[in-house]
Amino acid sequence: MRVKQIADALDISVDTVRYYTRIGLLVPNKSHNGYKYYRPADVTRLRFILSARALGFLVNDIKEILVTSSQTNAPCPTVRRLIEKRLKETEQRYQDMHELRERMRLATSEWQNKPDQPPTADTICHLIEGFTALKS
Amino acid sequence: MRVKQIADALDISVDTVRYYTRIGLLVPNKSHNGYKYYRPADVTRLRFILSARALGFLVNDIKEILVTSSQTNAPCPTVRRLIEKRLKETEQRYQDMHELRERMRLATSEWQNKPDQPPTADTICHLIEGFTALKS
DNA sequence: TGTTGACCTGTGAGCTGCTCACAGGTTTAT
DNA sequence: ATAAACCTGTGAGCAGCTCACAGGTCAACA
Repeated sequence: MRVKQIADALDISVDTVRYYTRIGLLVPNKSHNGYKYYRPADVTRLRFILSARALGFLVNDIKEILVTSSQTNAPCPTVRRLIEKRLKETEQRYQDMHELRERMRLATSEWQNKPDQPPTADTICHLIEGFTALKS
Repeated sequence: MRVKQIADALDISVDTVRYYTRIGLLVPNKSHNGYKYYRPADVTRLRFILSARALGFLVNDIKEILVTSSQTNAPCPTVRRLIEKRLKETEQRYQDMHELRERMRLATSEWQNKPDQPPTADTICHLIEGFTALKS
């Protein structure tokens, strides 16, 4: 299979396949004309990569898991350790995002009652600079 | 003020100040020795940048707002338009993050009862590949 | 056999928003 | 004068793709 075929088969872009190939997650054969050819084992591998990404693993995590796995060791301890780490980070970012969303919602609602105003000597935009929730 | 002074004053890193300077958000004076000197107006400007960032505006948005503002126009319409856009994106990412968090939590709980297993010919990690929520 | 045109290829650069490494300049204390 | 502490700007690096682009391939048709 060439890049377009494997990309279509797993419903991702050729650029993503090429990216994974470029960083060594996928190692296709090279033919005489320089084209890269992907075998069934590469499809399995790519499917695994996509599953892991969907579970929040970083590309580097996946690399680590694949290396462990290729040494015939059970990659499970690594997987368990990594997902715990990524879950914590995700919780944090989720929380941050929640707070950002609240700030943005509050701002838009607060700004509904405020008029437009041209900038002054020490104010660039009175909406942003006057937003109450940012005042410490 | 030199970069460290302004960075300390607003409690951010010198690298962040340098970044904003590099992309043209801040335009300090240059002295004979090549050092950049920030004036009070730059402090106001930087404070504005930080407020806008905290409200989810992209650096490019801020650039646009600053340009509008410097033309003595009220930047408010631009600001209102942009925050609506960014809020929508944030809602989406928030939602995505929520789903990711759920998947990750489900996976970790499901994996508690599963043993480690070495890889097989067509399985890299049975935990990930066997995770039920990923099965379409 | 030749050739047009659609489609496919790999490589390199670009994106966001910083952060880090580093070689060298400046300042302060002695 | 000099040594150490501190500061400087520039360039590169990070994640995870995505895009631009010049050129290669191949089936259909003349």
